[in-house]
Amino acid sequence: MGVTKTEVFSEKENRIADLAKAFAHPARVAILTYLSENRTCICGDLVEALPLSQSTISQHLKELRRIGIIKGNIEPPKVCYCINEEVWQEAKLTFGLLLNAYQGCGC
Amino acid sequence: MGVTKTEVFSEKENRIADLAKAFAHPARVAILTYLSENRTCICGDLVEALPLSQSTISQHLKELRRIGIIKGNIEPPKVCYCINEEVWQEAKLTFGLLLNAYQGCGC
DNA sequence: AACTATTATCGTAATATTGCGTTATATAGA
DNA sequence: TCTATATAACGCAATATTACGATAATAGTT
Repeated sequence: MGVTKTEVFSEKENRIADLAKAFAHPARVAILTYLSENRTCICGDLVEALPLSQSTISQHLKELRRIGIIKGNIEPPKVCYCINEEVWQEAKLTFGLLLNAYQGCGC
Repeated sequence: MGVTKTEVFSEKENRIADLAKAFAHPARVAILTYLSENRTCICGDLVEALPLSQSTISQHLKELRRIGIIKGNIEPPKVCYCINEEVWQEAKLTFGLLLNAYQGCGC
């Protein structure tokens, strides 16, 4: 069907999946890396920095905003994107807990 | 187009995206959580544990194997899936580095 | 008001993903 | 060999994603 059965999974599982989705495309990895490395949250030059069209990048930004991991400050005529610290922390905590839960197996 | 332009991104960016993809669907989160919590790598009962059909789960397992984060040991007539420790560590390291690179912004 | 720069949205096309029923395959044990 | 069980593979349908050009929207500037 192509439609994820979100209702049969827990809130937590769905949230983890969403947070992971932020990093599940190389363009978004590049965007997030760029934003995290440029503390001044320089922005629209993402279009110059990445080998994708402006409209494609805009869509990735929209998805990242939906997830909440970035936010955009309007500074006409530009929009300055930067990492949303709270959600970034949430991701750090979430993946930390998830990945540290595993303590090896007895195979 | 629906076709990710992987060639324009770095190896690293693509790998991160792939690792994230392992967690970017609630069913896969559930599978990985199950496997990481059950150290004995009990297996086929994933079908019982999850509200999805056997064939659907098998496909998610296939994707997880492609990424490398799980591996299957054949113990006829079962196949025993468990976390691939090396790749799990790789994920831990990768997301750790990525998420810790950000030190706040000056917005 | 017209112009400019920047970003968002729309429409479209191609491909990927998700899910499931069905079928095939493999193996242990009777 | 036959049977039951377990997993994989196939094929289909529906939806989602990715990408881009074109167009619109926004907000300063002149």
